[in-house]
Amino acid sequence: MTSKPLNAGNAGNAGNAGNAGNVGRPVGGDSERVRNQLLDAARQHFLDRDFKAVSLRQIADTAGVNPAMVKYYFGGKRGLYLAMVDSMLRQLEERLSALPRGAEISVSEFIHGYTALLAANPWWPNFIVREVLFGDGELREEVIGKFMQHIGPRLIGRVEEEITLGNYRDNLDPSLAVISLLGVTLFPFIAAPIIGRIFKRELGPDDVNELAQHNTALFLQGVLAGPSPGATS
Amino acid sequence: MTSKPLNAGNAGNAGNAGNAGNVGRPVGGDSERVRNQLLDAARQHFLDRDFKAVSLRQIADTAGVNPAMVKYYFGGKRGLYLAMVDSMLRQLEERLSALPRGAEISVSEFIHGYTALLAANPWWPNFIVREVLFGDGELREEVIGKFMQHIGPRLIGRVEEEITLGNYRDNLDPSLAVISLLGVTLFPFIAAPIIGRIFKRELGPDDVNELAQHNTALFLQGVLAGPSPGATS
DNA sequence: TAATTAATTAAACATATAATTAATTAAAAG
DNA sequence: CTTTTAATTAATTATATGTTTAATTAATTA
Repeated sequence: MTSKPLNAGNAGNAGNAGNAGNVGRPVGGDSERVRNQLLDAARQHFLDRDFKAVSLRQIADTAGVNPAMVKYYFGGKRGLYLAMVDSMLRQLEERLSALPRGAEISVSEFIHGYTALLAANPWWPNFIVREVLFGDGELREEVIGKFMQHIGPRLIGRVEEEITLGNYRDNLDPSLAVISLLGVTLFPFIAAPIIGRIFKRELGPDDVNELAQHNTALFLQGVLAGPSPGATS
Repeated sequence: MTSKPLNAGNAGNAGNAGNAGNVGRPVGGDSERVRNQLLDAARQHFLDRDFKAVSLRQIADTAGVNPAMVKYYFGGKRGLYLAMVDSMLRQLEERLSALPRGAEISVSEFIHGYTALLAANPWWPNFIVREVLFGDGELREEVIGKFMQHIGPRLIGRVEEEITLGNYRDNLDPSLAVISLLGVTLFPFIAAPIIGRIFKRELGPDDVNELAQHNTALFLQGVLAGPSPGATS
């Protein structure tokens, strides 16, 4: 510990947030509120920018608290991030378990449910794609585990069942079918930022139903004209 | 220009790359080679990590040159990145224009072509997704413009044509159909890192044909069993 | 009421990074 | 052959960031 001063003399305004100057324990102290403000701010920033692209100071600014509170409440930037991820995943799990499921629901209901869920939580595909594709590896594992262990196999089982029942072609590969199903369901939201630009189509909240209907029809009937059974028109 | 020294006295080893010590213009000077080495190294790093997550030192290390060469040849980190993006896009445009096209090719050929292209350049979907979803905005515009102005409308036109010809259902929404087509085609590669984990399926180079065939069949016929015209089995 | 603990800010610290500059050597031009 | 230009490295600069600490004030406890 030689402790030679390197950059002494700067300091000053490094993101004067919220109650600047009010040093010391605040009067109507609600520590839970500060914690949640930090979580909210973290959500806002992390959901559309990379972990490294977001600075503690930015989060603290948005939350209106001092950057040191991140250490105080979450141990550091990483801790805050993990806490945020956790709260997100728990929220999503709630929504997921509220969706209709079981053997009796139709693919249409399934697609409609997930499409509506995605439309209501547009952060989800973005976040998952970012975590899974560009994550450091640790969070990646966690996210994959928490999400896909349940959803993936359940979907595959469902498709296998339909094949056994004779409802789906028996030359259908169940896992590829599920990948396709996820593709048509997720991709519009993954690509949302550019869809409007390219396709002159916004996919706003009103179009969600139309999208779900389209996906259902495509998945079930494909695009071919002719004597396809069960036309929706 | 007060020029007060802040952190004088460190220096030392900050990524001693390649020909360390060899100061001055090298003897068999091939400046084009250095330029390309930098581009290659940039590609390697930027294609699987974020812009901010990659440091100039890392790139210079991989390239085996001094970090200052980045400034010399490309003006800075950003310049190198843009040059790399440009070379990538030009390479991809070549491959794209080499694909079969025109009025006479089938959807099957189309899907097979793009799937093979993606399989041969797995960096493409990753890169595009990252740029488009999480980019700063400037590169985003450029990428969208360069890619999608051509591909998107062309695909939509194709689908409209097929509807007019009576080959596709006339209740089909062309832009949604193209979004779906892109979804089934791109998503497996976007999700490649997790597909093996969840679906016990690797999507290696051998499975590409199978995937393309599956996508073609799904897009055309859907999954339903029964009297579907033109079964592939 | 006195002592301790909780919550908060401002400031300092350490480190990493992109950018720049100065020195240095080879090649090219005159 | 001399001068200028090109290419390269080492060192410096400036800045941004996550973390830590010290001071400060309110709440809690003894």
